[in-house]
Amino acid sequence: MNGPMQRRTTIKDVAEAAGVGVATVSRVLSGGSASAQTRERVLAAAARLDYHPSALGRNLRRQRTGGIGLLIPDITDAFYAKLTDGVLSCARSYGEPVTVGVTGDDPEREAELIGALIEQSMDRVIAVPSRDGETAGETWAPALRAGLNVVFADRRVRADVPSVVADDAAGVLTAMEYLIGLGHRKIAFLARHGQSRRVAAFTDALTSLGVPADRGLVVHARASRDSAYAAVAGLLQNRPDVTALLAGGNVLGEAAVLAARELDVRIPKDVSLIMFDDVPWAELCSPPLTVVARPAQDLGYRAAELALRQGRRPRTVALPTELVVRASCGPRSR
Amino acid sequence: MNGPMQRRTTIKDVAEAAGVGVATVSRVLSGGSASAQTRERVLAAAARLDYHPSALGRNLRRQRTGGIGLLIPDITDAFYAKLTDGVLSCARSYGEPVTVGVTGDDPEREAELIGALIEQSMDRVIAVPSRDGETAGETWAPALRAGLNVVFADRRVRADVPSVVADDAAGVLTAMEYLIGLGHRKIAFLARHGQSRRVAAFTDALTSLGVPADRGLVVHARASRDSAYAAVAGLLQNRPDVTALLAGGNVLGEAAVLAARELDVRIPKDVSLIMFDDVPWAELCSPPLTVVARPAQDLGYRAAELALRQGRRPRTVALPTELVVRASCGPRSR
DNA sequence: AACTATGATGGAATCGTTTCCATGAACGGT
DNA sequence: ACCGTTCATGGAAACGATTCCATCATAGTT
Repeated sequence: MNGPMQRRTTIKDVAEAAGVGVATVSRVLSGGSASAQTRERVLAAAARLDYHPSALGRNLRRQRTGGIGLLIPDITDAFYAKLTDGVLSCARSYGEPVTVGVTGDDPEREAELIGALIEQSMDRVIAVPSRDGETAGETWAPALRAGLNVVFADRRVRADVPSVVADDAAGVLTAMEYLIGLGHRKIAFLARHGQSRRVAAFTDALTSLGVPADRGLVVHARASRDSAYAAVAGLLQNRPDVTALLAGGNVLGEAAVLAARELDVRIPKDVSLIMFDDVPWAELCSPPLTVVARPAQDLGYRAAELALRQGRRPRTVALPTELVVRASCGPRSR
Repeated sequence: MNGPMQRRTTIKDVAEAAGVGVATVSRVLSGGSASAQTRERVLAAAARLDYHPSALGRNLRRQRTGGIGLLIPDITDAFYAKLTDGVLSCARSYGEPVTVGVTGDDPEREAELIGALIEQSMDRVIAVPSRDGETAGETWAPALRAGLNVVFADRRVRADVPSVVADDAAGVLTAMEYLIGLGHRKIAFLARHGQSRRVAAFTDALTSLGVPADRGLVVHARASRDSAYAAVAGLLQNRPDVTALLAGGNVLGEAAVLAARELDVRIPKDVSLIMFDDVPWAELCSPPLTVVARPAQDLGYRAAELALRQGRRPRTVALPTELVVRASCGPRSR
């Protein structure tokens, strides 16, 4: 019904119109050598016919799809949205399209998506691998075998894959210094499953600062809002002795604020709260939240850079975090 | 250094291994007819060689790239992030990859991205077109000419393109009914540039409810946080007579809360505030914000459905909004 | 028993591009 | 004037899949 669907104009049409061979057209269009006269004729013909080269043909010949695959746990999470923004902005400056997939932190879905990427002959992937490494070996083996250029972001789960991460340990340490300086001793850490590295940093920081670590004060939750809320509420009810909380992500932090409000625990009067990730609402919250800011956008940008630059060797870069002090922490009161 | 980069296994390898022709392999793998015996042999060979068909080859032959292009103004905006999530979730159930681009609400960047999509031979696009239509004609003409299957989301700027939008007018009307019921008369609307449809709905709602519309009470801002803040602050300082605000998006709402706090205007005591879009932080805010919730995720899902179903005709679907009353509105006090 | 209908099968063309290679012209040096 | 070098140029071969078409065998019909 759409009228005679016109055939796409191909390089052959241009060659014919310009009276040259297809090879010459290809050369001119991709900056090869040609006489000024032919170059002009070809360019004119291409413009006249509104010719756009087909990425399909090119990629098939070149044996690679340009473009970047991006795998993240949850696009709805402000942190990953920002990271995605960083990747997109870098990719744009290289003119590379980005294909996004959400894994939901599920290794199985992750594996599926990797398969799809390979099928698409994508040759560059940036991923926030699901969990902290337990299954990463097998999950990512096919991708590496297929010759994909993989860069991990936010988490580092294999030594042989370059990674761009935030310096979580330093962030945790600063936060602990701050809380301990305020007199807190019973500090709990709300962790997402798989944040083993951060948990380790937490206990290390505490012991290095002379505070005995209490294993019961590390509680785990899945990435969902429900799970986070349940974990926080449980902690708050079971351990009235905790006076400070470190939330390992903005979803956890959100849950903490909500649960505290529900249980009539006041922040910062009853418990102090520090949250990972500086999201817009941290400032709008009541009280405004003190946060460990990670450079989400930069993380994505640098990862994309690493993926796009080809002459790089497996190196992992760690970006600094920053403690943004607002009003959710106070001196110990009980 | 990576060892001898193994050549990808092709359909030819499988054919050879199974002792059949390539045509047969293709047929078996795409569900065509074949004898049980050959089918088994081919499948076994494919599995043994770990064969994955190349999307490149297939697409070139089929003259189309599967997959969906998604163009949104800003992935960092919680509303668009959710919409994106909806698109991804629908696409996943069809096994289609999604390529995301951000336009920044800039028609020029939009046009660039459309060009890239065409070059990729994408045949399905979901887009939140930049602005409200002024330039949409020319911007989208090449895409339609190239035979792309375009679906607009969130905004409807061309009658010949199916669109999935929220019923903004109804949302605005309900909000106005609520505010006027609380006694407010001087109500301002903070609009993003290009929300002409919503502005019209705003004035219509006011007049239909018997309140004279004041053109000075509609202020415009660009999509950025800075611009939004400036617009709100200006309004609050110039028009101390306004007693209620309707913010046309979550970025505007954020700016409103921030500016009000800065200028010592208390919500809801001094001015009432209703914001478009129910974002997680609306509940965490102080006070919790009353919002016009649009079904962001559904919008994306339905748009993707429309784009993927082929036997559809240009129709636009409008999804209902919901007024979620929290604590940011009170009776008129001055 | 001959002939047709049916179904499985493989060869080859095709999609649009890049790139290798051969060809021929122009040019400069001896 | 001859030869070697350089350079522009076009033909043709990939790349990996799908699909048309011809071929052949087998089963079914008269």
